[in-house]
Amino acid sequence: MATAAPVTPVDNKESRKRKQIIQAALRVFAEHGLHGTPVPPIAAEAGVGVGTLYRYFDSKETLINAVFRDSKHRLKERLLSDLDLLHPSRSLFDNLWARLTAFAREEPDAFHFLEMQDHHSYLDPESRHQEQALLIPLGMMVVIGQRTGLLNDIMKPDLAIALFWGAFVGVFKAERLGYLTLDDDDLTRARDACWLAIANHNNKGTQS
Amino acid sequence: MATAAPVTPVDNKESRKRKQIIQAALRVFAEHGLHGTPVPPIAAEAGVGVGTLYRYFDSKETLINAVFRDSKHRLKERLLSDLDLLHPSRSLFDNLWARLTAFAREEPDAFHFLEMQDHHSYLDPESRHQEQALLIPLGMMVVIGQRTGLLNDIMKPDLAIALFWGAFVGVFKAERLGYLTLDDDDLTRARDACWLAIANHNNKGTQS
DNA sequence: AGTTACGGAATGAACATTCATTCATTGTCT
DNA sequence: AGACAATGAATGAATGTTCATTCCGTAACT
Repeated sequence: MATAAPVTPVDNKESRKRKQIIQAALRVFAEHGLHGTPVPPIAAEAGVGVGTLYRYFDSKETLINAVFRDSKHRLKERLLSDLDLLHPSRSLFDNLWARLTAFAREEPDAFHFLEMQDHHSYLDPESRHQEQALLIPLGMMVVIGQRTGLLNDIMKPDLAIALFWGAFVGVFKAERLGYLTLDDDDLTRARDACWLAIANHNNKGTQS
Repeated sequence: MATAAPVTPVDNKESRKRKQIIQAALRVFAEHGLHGTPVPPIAAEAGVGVGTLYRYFDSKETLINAVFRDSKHRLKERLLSDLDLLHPSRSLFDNLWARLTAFAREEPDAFHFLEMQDHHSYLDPESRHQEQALLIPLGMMVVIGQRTGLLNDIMKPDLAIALFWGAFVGVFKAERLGYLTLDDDDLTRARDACWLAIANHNNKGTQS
């Protein structure tokens, strides 16, 4: 028997309809905001009746938490799965950046939704806990990176993460709001600029 | 009677009450979000009746735009007034950073409000225009900085601004959400890290 | 037939906005 | 000056609308 996953992977009709509703809700939330979207349009987008939606979710708040957890989970999977965070390197950083951009590009609604501020008052403890599940491994990676001399240690790890994450979000937000268009080269350059901000520049032992 | 009309600051009773309502609205919006706050609590916070509020603002949307413009205006004043953007330098960058942190620290509600995403669907053309009034001078500064070899020119100006702005916002957002506490040293270090991201690290260039 | 899922009109709560009225200030008349 | 009228700012209960949620008739299964 494999190690028990926290959520049993059910693929019955019921859970498929749940997913269907969650994904529809994500689309509508991303477009109109949380308070801005009534429940009926969500049901319509999902192709179900309002009553049906309420069969699957107790309330709008429950639905919001489900959408949040689903998006956060997918982000975490995409970022961290099969990744050896314990041995930071420049290529690990590039890898993380590539995964982040892939997420922002392929699941723009989820990316946008996660960055919305107004869901914070809705989140239940479980959802808040999931927030940590992503941050803690990244924090560990930064600590190790600083200890090994890869990253500069002038900033405390949480600060370095906030700075980097903010920069990344800022770039995509600017694109979404139309202040900017991003091609692949732009993203590579932004990546390198971010690296400059957090890397250790007096490399021990190497000299150019 | 020759009344020397003070052109800029209108300081009659009416405009003072407008300001009073705008500031109260900013406080409540910053705490509960835009859709999350009914109009009556805003009136209560301002110490006026609901009807009075509607004497000064046609609608909630009008009020939101007024709050936005007021906050944006104050940010712009604080950032750009008496600043020679046409001659970028490291000390100009430090100066800008200091002004930004002062704004985030002294007017946290305004800073937070401006970063909320959900007002974007409310903003009228005039408010959107004001957005540009801040971005364009900054963009010009970056262009000059790149031409003079102070800043690296691998990123296009808009991208550099988005990256820097995002990093700054990310740091303060992390603090507001409790992921972080920031003392003055932290902010200085964050500033230096941001500088590394956008500065030109080759030898000083000359004009082309 | 019995059970479960579905849908969308119906319900009531919360909201933005209005409006009939009160209140305060200023001007006018004696 | 004092009494009175006129103006318009201020108010919050009343209004119509929008929303989250419920409920019940119908359809689809077993």
